[in-house]
Amino acid sequence: MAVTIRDVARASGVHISTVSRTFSAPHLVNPNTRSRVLACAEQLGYRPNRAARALITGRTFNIGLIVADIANPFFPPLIKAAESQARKHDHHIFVADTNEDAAVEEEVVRALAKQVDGVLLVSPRMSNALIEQLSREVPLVVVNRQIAGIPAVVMDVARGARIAVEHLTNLGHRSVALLSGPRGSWTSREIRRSATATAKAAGAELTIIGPNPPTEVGGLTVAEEVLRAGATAVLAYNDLMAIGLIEGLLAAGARVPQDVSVVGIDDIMLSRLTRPKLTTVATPTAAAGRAAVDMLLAHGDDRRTTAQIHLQTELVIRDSTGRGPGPHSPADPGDVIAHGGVAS
Amino acid sequence: MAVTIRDVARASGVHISTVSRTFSAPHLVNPNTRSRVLACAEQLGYRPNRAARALITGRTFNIGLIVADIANPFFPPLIKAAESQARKHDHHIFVADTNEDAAVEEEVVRALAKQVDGVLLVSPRMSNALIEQLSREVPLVVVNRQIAGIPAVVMDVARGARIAVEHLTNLGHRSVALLSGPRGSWTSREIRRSATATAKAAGAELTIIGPNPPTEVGGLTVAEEVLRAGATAVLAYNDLMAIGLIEGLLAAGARVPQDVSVVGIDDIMLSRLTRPKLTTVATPTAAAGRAAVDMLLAHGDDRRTTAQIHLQTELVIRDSTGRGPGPHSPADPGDVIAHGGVAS
DNA sequence: GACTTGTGTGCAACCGCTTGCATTAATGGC
DNA sequence: GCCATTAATGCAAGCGGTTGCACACAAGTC
Repeated sequence: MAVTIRDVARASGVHISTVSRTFSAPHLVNPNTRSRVLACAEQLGYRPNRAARALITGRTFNIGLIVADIANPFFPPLIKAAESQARKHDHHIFVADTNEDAAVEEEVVRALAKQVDGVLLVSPRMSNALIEQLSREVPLVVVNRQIAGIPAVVMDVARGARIAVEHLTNLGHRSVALLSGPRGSWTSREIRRSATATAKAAGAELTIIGPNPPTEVGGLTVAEEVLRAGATAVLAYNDLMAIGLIEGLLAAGARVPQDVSVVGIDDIMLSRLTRPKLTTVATPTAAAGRAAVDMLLAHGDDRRTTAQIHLQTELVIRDSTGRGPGPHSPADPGDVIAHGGVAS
Repeated sequence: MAVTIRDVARASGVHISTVSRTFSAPHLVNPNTRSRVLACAEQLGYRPNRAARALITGRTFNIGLIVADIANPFFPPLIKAAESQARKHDHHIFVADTNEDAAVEEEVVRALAKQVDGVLLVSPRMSNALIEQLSREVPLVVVNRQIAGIPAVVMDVARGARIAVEHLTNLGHRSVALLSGPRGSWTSREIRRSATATAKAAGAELTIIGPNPPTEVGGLTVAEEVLRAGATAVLAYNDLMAIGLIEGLLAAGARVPQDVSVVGIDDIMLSRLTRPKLTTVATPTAAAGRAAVDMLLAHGDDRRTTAQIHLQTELVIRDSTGRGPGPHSPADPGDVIAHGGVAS
């Protein structure tokens, strides 16, 4: 029923190998023949079957993209950028959602391995060891995780967390809470490490609350705990939690930012639209998606790059942070960039 | 390098056809042989190559999912549900983003056709004729579009628009604006048709503004026009536009809902979190994703269903709608369901 | 004991395509 | 005009599986 290379060969009076070459090695076929074949192919609506081709060449022109939660607003811009970049290179992309489950991650990578040229693992929850092993079975690029020898795209959240905490301590906050993210998250560990060091350097107290699910509910449910801890400022693992936390704080009668300042991480679209608008550490999600795809595809040529790309983060100051009880440092850190309104 | 059926055959001392049957027709092979083969397969880490299998069986165990814009918050819950449902049936899913471009839709369907068992076309912008034609080339299920003979999952936005407009006229609004959606959107036409009829029946004036891009900016940029038209209430094609519109109205000095009431459609996650919280018509996005996948897979058995599933919508009244200048109808329509706070 | 009836396995063709090699025709060098 | 190149095409094997058919063997049936 579907039109195959044989139909085209018959129609144009050449051998199937000539048709094949017309598409995959056009310079090997006589221009006249080529145009005749192309005309027939066009007329019959022939399209090479990629799966069949892949069987021989080993190149599928597919990419796997594995994320923890498609519905988490952090991921869609990354997925969109990756898909767009992949299609620019004539690749299609499988998307899988693991529901934050490391076991599902492993299963999906293995299930996809044969039908893709490589897999993008975004914010994986697996162990490093397992990632290393999988990376031997299929080309892998990891986003938001740093493992020696594994190609990666990482956003500099350590710096982001540092600047965020400095912003808070400069505002006079002496007791800061950190809402950590899900267990297994490298990003969460980085944030924690950096925030701890920064708070210590500034002589502020840091209370760590978590791990928490990286969702609105995850933030909402710890509002009481934040208040109980006496924190006047909070850095959340991501914007969704920050927004949930703010909801919880408001519900509990606390004002934001007058009583408690809140900083998120990611700068998802939502964060511009809540009230108060969220101060947050912007991560270059779309750029990460593009870069990861590019690495994966470059990969193919000179097998096994081990390069790691670092992307910068920046603090976006909006309305959810304000003065704390302590002395206020006159100058905010220099790397702060403020902007508001609708994204350009 | 990768382990094939031949490796397993060699290791377990049987012919490859026996290994094949062990996986695809286990009842045909002797239990002893079977367990021996399975043991070898397990030990070697063998996984059948789906692409190779598909070459013969014609079943790929893949599904294509084509959406207009992954970053539009309307789609992620649908994608997530579809992916989850697909994986439940051991299928993987290709996701493609068309950027609202009908030409890209066509191209992607064709490109994907050979590597999938079917395609889910969500909110397509193509012409009916083209969809019908594509549907002859690959099993298709359409979401948010009604075409005779094409299996579909549609949300009852006509009813949603009716109830929304009734809600507004009951509140005393006599001049309502409708922000229509992108050209080519069936949903937008349905909303328009229904809103027009409902406004007419209620003796209210309906000004149609658009078509507009279905984004925040799309709503933001027409705020002036809405005010100029003298409308005291607005129904927007989707929540994103409604939210953008509210931003624009506030920026222009109008109060929401005191001066202008705004209703959205979709009930995306965002809509609970903006200020004012958005009154909107909730569409069952996740259910649509699941249903569409189920239809597509059922499809495979008895070729070519032409069933169409209708999903109900409901009005969620929040804070963006209020009294208009006209007489206020005491009772709100009965099918109104109000809820707020965090989704359960 | 010859005859049917299953059961379990092997054989080989084939799915749609690529590719190394052989073949043929055209080209150029001298 | 002959030989060495080069260009264009055909041939056939094979990618990793599936599947109709043939075959061998064991277990009834009478």
